[in-house]
Amino acid sequence: MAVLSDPKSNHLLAALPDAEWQRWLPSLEPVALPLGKVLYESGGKLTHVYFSTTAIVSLLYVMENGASAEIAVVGNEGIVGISLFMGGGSTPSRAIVQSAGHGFRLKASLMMEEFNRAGPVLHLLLRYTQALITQMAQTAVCNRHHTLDQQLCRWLLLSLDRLHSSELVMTQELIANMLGVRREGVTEAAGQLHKAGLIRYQRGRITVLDRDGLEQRTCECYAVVKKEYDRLLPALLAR
Amino acid sequence: MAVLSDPKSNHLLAALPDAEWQRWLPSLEPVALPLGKVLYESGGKLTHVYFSTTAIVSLLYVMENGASAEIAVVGNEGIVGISLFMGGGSTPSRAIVQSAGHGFRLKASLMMEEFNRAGPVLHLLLRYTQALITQMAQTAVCNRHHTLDQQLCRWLLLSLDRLHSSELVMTQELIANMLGVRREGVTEAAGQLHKAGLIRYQRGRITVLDRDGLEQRTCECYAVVKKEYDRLLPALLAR
DNA sequence: GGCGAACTGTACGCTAGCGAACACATGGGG
DNA sequence: CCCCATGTGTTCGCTAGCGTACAGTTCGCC
Repeated sequence: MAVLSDPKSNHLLAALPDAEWQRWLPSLEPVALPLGKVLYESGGKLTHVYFSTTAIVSLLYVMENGASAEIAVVGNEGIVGISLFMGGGSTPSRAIVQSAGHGFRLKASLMMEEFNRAGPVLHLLLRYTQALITQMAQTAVCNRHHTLDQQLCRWLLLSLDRLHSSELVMTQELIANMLGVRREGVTEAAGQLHKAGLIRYQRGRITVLDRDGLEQRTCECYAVVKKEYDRLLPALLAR
Repeated sequence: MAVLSDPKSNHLLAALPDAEWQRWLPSLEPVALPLGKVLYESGGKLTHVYFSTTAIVSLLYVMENGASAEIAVVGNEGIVGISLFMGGGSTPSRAIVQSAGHGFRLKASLMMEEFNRAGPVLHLLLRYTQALITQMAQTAVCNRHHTLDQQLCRWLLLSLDRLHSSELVMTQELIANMLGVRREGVTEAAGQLHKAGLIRYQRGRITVLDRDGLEQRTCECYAVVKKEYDRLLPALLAR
C-alpha cells in the first residue's frame, strides 16, 4: 500500500467544490495512521482534523475504571475532530486508530478559517456531523437492546463499509474493547459466525465470507445508520 | 402556571444578542407542550423548531418491535429539531414531551434564514449541538456499562436539571420506556431509592428529597454530561 | 361513595453476559 | 528452528435484568 494515497479517497475531500479543493491541497498533510495511534485524547485540545483514506478510527469513551465503549466509527467517509468546528474544541472521548492505514490532516486554524467562510464546506461538514449523530444515537439503542451476536455483526458491517477489502486486521480483544464487552464473549460470538460460514479468521485477521449473511443476522441498527449516511451524503458515496 | 411564560426562560433564547432577540420576538409562537405530544416523528419533515421553557422533551428511538430507548433529553437549556439546521431535515428518532409544560416555536424557514446568517446564532446552536452530542455519547456508554439503579439516578438528575422544581410528574412506566427497561425494574430501583430516603413518590409523581444522595449513587455519566454542558454553554446557565 | 382504570408491588424461573482461571494454538523474532 | 508472547477456546459459578403472571393500591369520575 502506498504511503501517499489519493486525498480524494476520502469522501468528504472528494466532495469539495473545486475552489476549496485547490485551496486545501497544499495544506493537506499526509499522515500514517498506525494501529492504536491516538488522534485526540479525552478533553484534549485539537491541533488538527484528520481525513482518513484507508484507516478506521474509533471514537471511544474510556471510563474511570478503565472499561471502554465505542461511540462511533469513522473511516474514509468522514472527518475526525468535529468538536473543533462545532465549538468547544474538545470532547470527553478519545479518537484511536482501530485499523491501520493512511490519511491526511489539516491544521485546526486552517480548518476553522474554511468553516467560517460559511459556504459549502460548512454545510458539507454539518451534514456529515448529522450522520455521525445518527450513528451515536443508534449505538446507544443497540447497546441497550441487542445481543452481542447482533452487535458484532453490526460492527463488522460498519467496519467493512469503511474499508476496501473484506478482511479486517483485528484481534478479538480489540473488538471486545470497542463493543465494551468481554473478550470471551467475542470469541463465542465469532465462533457462531464461523460455524455459520459467514466469516473465517486466523489470529487477528478476520475475513468476511458472506456479507449478506451478516446483514441477515444483525439488528436493524446497521440498516438505520447505513440508510442515514446514504441519505445525507449521497454525493460522497458516488465517488 | 401561566400559559405564556417568558421566552427568556429558555437559555438559548436568553443568550441571543439583542438584534436577534428583537428580530425573533414577533415570530416566536407560544405553544403548550402536553405530556406525550410528539414534536417530530421518526423520518418526518420538520416544520418548526421548539424552544422549551418549562417542558422536558425526550429524543426517543422506537424499534421495529416497539421497544424504545431514549437518546437524549432536552429542556429549557436547548432546542428541539437540530436536524433542521444540521442538514437533512429529519432524523430516525422521535421527539416526545416527557414532562408537560410550555415553550415557543419558530417556523423552520425562519430558523434556516437565521442560521444561514452565519453569525452568533449559528455558533450558539452548534455549541448546543456539541453538548447534545456528548449527552448521546454518554447515553451509549451508560447503556453498555451501568446498572439500572445508576441509570435511574442519572436520568432523575438530568430531568431535575431541566426543571424548576424537585418534583417530577412521571409514571414508572414512562421512565421505563425512556430508559428502555421493564417497568418492574424501575419499580424495584425506585423502591431502593425510596428506602434510602432519596426520593418520595405518589402515583406518577416523584419528589426528590436528597439530590446529593442521587449524585453519589449515580455513575460518572451524569457528571460528564453536566460538566460538558456547563463548559460549552456557560452564558446560558448564568441566565 | 364506590367503581374501574391506571399505577405500583412482588414473585418465579430463565437467559445473556460477567469474572476468573486456565489450556491450547500459532507464528514471528532471536 | 524452536521459544514464548500473543491470540484463541472452554469451563464454571454468578448476577442483573427479562418475561410473565397476578395481587394490591390510589385516585378520578360517575
